[in-house]
Amino acid sequence: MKKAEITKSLIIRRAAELFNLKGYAGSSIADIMQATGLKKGGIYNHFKSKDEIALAAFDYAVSLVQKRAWSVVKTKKNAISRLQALLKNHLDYLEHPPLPGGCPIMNTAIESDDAYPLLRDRALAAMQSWHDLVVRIISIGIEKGELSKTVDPEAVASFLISTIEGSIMLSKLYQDDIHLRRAIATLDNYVTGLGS
Amino acid sequence: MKKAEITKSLIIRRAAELFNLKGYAGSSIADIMQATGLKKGGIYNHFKSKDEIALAAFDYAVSLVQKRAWSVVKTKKNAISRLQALLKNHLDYLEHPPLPGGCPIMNTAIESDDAYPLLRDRALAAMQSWHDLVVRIISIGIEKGELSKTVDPEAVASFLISTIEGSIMLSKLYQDDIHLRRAIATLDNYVTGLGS
DNA sequence: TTATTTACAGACCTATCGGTCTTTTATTGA
DNA sequence: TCAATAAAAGACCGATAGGTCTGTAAATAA
Repeated sequence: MKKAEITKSLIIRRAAELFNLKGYAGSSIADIMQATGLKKGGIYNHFKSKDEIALAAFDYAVSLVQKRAWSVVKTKKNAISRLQALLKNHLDYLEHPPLPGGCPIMNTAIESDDAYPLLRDRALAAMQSWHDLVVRIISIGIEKGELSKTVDPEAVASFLISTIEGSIMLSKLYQDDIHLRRAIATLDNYVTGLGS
Repeated sequence: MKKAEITKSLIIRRAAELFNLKGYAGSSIADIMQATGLKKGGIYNHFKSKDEIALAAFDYAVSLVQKRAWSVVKTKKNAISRLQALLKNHLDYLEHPPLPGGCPIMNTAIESDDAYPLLRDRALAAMQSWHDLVVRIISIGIEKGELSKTVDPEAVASFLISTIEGSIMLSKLYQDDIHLRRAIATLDNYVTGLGS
């Protein structure tokens, strides 16, 4: 690995953390300089603008989240346990968060939706990819007869994601895991009910 | 109403809209000047700092939301229809939003939780007040025998709010009401089930 | 080991940031 | 109607924003 790649990767990782904690508008180049130990020249040698850093950092943050979701799903063989594995994964986040500051997709969605179109598009794509994963799991489950035919994959995916994201927001605000734990418990029960 | 009150109220209303769309860090005094038609002196005649405007604007935004929640709940007499009225209220938001940019409590919670302690405290208090309302409705419902004794008021409130907020976020990101509509439909059905 | 390329430091730029202060204009109570 | 008072304008402030550029030091390929 060349020096350039190492440094660029450092900037991306530190910026991702910073942006996830303080937002894009709330983080300055000076903040990134401090977090990386680099000076302005060192940063702008790798990126053309703050926007470019933001996009790279978001893509990196999403990759962290997606990698773990994928790795957790593929260890299970039927729809219900796959969905439950996804739920449990969010409980694991409490002790080993992919990056501090909560879900980067939600954080970016909230900040960007009325103000930063480029970031919004990225957040939308990331959310869609998560949504698709859940829809696929459910659809395959229905085909295999593991889930009831009356289940609407799109609706269930939308419902699961809404509840998870909302409860992450609550737990962060209250600084209390209980909201996420309760949501996951309720959803786990709900998912079990999709079988009959 | 004196001139001062009129102007101060204008600043608060415009700032609330601005902050809800672009965030606190993303909105400048210059933005507020443009939105109100006032110059710097006219704004700082009523507020000591941008922070003070932010707090006043947030309190105003919350008051809009709370007023409607209250007015909707008090028209109903039993727990289930009160909860359903709260759910339906969020569908009405689609056509008549209290202010543009989605739920101000969630938006502020996401932006402030790791960065602006004063705002975070306000967001937490507002969320708690919403949570309390739901808990109270459920507790009274249980006492009156309208809801099953096995219902955990705290858990249900947390679950309802999580799903609503999460689905608002999704609908804003996708620019598609369907996520909120589905969430409300699912929750409406869920609430009905609390009776038995 | 050396020549060349590349990464980084750091001075510098303009625009904008939040905020202050004095002056002018408008409102208000007598 | 006219003083007294309060509201708003707008020039001004230092600090910081994002971004550029040149000189220097370090990494790299020969």
